[in-house]
Amino acid sequence: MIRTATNFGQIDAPDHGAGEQTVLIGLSAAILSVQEERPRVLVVRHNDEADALPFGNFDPLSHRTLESGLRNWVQEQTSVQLGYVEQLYTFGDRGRHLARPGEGPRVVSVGYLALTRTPLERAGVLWRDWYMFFPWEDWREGAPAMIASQVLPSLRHFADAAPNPDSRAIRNDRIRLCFGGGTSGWDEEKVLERYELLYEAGLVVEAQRDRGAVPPGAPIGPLGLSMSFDHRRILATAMGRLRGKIKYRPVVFELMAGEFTLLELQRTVEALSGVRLHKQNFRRLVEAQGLVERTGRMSHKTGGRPAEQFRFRREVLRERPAPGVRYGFGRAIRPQT
Amino acid sequence: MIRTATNFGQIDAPDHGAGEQTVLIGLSAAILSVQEERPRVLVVRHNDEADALPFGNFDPLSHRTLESGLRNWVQEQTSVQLGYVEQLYTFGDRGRHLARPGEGPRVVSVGYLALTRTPLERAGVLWRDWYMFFPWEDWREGAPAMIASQVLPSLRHFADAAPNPDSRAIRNDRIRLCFGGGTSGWDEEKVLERYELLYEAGLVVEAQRDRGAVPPGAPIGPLGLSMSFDHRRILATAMGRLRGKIKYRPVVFELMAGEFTLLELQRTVEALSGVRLHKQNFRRLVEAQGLVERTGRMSHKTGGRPAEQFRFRREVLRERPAPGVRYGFGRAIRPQT
DNA sequence: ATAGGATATGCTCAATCGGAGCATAATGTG
DNA sequence: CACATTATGCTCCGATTGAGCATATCCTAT
Repeated sequence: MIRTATNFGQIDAPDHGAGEQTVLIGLSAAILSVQEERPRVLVVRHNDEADALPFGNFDPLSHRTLESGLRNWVQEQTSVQLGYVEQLYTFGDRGRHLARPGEGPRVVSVGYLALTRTPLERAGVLWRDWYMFFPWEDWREGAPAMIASQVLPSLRHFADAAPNPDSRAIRNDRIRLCFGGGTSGWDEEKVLERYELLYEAGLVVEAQRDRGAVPPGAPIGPLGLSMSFDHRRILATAMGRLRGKIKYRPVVFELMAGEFTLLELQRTVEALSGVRLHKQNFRRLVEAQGLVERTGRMSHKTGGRPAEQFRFRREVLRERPAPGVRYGFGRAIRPQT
Repeated sequence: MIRTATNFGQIDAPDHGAGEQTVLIGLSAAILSVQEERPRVLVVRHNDEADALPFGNFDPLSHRTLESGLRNWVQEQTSVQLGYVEQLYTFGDRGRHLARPGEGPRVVSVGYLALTRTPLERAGVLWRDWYMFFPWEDWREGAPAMIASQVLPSLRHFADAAPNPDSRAIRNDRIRLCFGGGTSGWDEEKVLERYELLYEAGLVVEAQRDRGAVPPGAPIGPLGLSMSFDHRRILATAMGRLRGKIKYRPVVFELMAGEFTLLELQRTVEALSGVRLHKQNFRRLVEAQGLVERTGRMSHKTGGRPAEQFRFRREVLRERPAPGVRYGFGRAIRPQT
């Protein structure tokens, strides 16, 4: 007997392998960029529909790898040539990949993060400030007021509505862990956890859409702009991953021009992480790590003393195992000096 | 016109969405455990075939999420109830999910990491020391001799065979980054990078199998025991992820009994990470972080002075944002005192 | 019972790192 | 030419980390 890949491994299991119903593999990319201290995500617009990330289905005939399939789709839809690309997560939950309630086949959705400097504009394609989708994630000017005024009250209501005291305690713990308060501060990397909490609490438009409670075409909830399918979830994953990765891989430089001042670099990191950093320490850290080198040229666009321009030192990749902009170590946030 | 999930998002792209050829979604789990200072992985055995991870195909009809599908399969094949489960990565490369050369349909493979303490044994199922598959990853007794005697010579040969000087320099950089030497030391988290390098260099049996160069049933290469499909790659991903995660999430405790001595905990971390740690500092770190609490009971199995037994402090999950066994910070390895 | 072996556990010391802020330098502007 | 503004250098301190010494408490052999 020749076993095929389909049944090998099924030792004494009943045969319900697959194939009874087609599964589509959706590829979506959160393509990120930073312009003028604002982090942007590339979305495709479609009439009155909510924004969506560029996406398409994986085609086993023409795509050699998932990533090459993704690159094809993005290229076709947006004309963007992707540089840095990283796989994020594969979502397969029933009923969370819907454009509108109860519609469409089962889709397993593979999310990607991509970084680019190209600020291209093209019909049907748009760069959006990602904090439009996640207004509670931007702490650069201090804690967003809407957290205290909207998010927390709604979440407390959600906790109070728990079926029993145990579940209620768990919900309260999650709320505290996600949004801080008490001993724990703000962890800027927990973007996905926060979004999922809001989804489960039903505070986000997609949650109602997936339950069939809301007609399509009403993408603007009180808690930020929503997206089609599970795309806001993918974007949340991308943001969290990027915020983490910055610290131990030199990925920020994928978003910078060839030359930049240290303050420009800092502003970019701040835009991504959503927190303010201490200028002198940032500079000390970045220089000490050998991440950059001086070009000798000066920038006079500063308004004060001209700033020296730097470029990324590619050699660090070969020198140190985990080079990244370690902007302090995940403690509380501090105001800028 | 009602757009479906299949064509929405295809703005002006030719219609090659999907469905022309079936894609199977394979779910595989690297189920890890530690017994007697040895890290183990659960494999399913099948006659003369190479070892495989427990796996099965995702069934969109009966599985609500990918993870629930995985749990079903594992339950059926191994009777293990999984505790901690984490998705690793989704692989879709053409030709890397083969049991033997050139066989079977296209499979997109979703790999999972799972942790368990249950040391179950059952027919057709076996716990293996994971260093059998990755002999170069165990640095607890110092650098494995086979790196200098086998791995590096073969890799240098691979670098020398590069088509041009540029490619050769890149290969040499990769070798140095993966296996250390020069300024860079050993980074225990780069398990996947090392495996992929060996795969690309053709030094690992799977590489030859995927090229159709080797008949099935020859799973033992000079560089460790091989596995079916892309399962060794998934295991590599699991090891690397776990080695990283230990440091900022209290996942080790998923592998410990309810009570343990600090040395037992240390030995477990060492088994997973493959490096030796400084005993007094390990103790200081773990206690200072509030990860454990004393039970008051003593263990007399030590051979010397009895050791106090500890248990995991669950409250730490609610207190600190990223609790983990931060066993020093990814610098060089140090011998034990 | 006692010495010696073995492990547990407490503590010190120096080096480094990270957070905060003072001080000075070099521009443009009214 | 004073001043606003940004850049950049440097200090100081407390916390963390790496390394190892010292002591405590058990078991075993004699």
